Amino acid sequence: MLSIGELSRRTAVKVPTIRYYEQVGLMPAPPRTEGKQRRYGPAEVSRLNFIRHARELGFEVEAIRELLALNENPDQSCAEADRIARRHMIEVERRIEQLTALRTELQRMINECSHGRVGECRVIQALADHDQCAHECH
Amino acid sequence: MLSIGELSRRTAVKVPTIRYYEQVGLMPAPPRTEGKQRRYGPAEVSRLNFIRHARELGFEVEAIRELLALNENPDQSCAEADRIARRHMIEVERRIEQLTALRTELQRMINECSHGRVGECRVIQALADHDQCAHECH
DNA sequence: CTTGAACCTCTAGTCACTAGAGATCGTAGA
DNA sequence: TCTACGATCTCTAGTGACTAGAGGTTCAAG
Repeated sequence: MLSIGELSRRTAVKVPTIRYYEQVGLMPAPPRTEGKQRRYGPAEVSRLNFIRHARELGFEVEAIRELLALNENPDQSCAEADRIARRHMIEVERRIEQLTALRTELQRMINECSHGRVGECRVIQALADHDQCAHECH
Repeated sequence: MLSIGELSRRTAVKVPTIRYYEQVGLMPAPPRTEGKQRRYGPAEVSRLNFIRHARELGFEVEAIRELLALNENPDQSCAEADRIARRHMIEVERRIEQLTALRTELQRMINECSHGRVGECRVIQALADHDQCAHECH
């Protein structure tokens, strides 16, 4: 059984954040020792790792709640699982598209940077001039 | 001279957000009319567009402050602007990779669903087990 | 000169944490 | 077994980047 500190080390999620996740229902209330300290098993490590990654990917807590629910009863209702999975799939694809466009633009900015003075810096110009291109770009 | 509402329309930045930017020092305090209403010139339109675009690209306010400062003394080297952009791009690429993995997993779930049997749900594993790689990868 | 949309300031709320205070617990070493 | 001290506990408050609302004032069209 892991203390909250060990769980934190294994998942790279800070201790107060773990308690916060418990408070908002993303993590289950774990069993406690005599002295009220939390003790976790290996399932919680996976669950918390999942939450961390999902957060890094920009999913809201509410969306993560759904994904977790999906994971918990996979053969409960296929139709429901399918619906949630599809909805998130669309969201994920939308996000990949946006990020890919963003990467292209950042790449272009960096490539065109002449490594000279700020006066000619494409990174800054690209940001300032963007509304000219905005209509064609997006 | 533009009112705050007109500035808002021209930059697609909401009025309270413009006031917020003034409060945190991203936008300068503009001159006022007799009756204390803000009036802006064309320079503010550019500046605000710059801010908006940078925010859309995911730069933090602090990073934008740096970029604006760089822009203000254009004789300086643009290495710093380049560094900020590069740092940001690495993060964007990391996100794309993770989202792609998640998409694959969601796709697999949807496929299994459509064949009438919900297999084991591996949504959590798709993201949770990535930390094995995390140490070597990053 | 009136009227009503737009403006003003100020406070408080949102989300997802993060930090700190002050008290208690658990375990390694004497 | 006792003690020291790092880890844990709860609770409140602060953060960033806005967003919403109350209640009052200003500007400009009719």
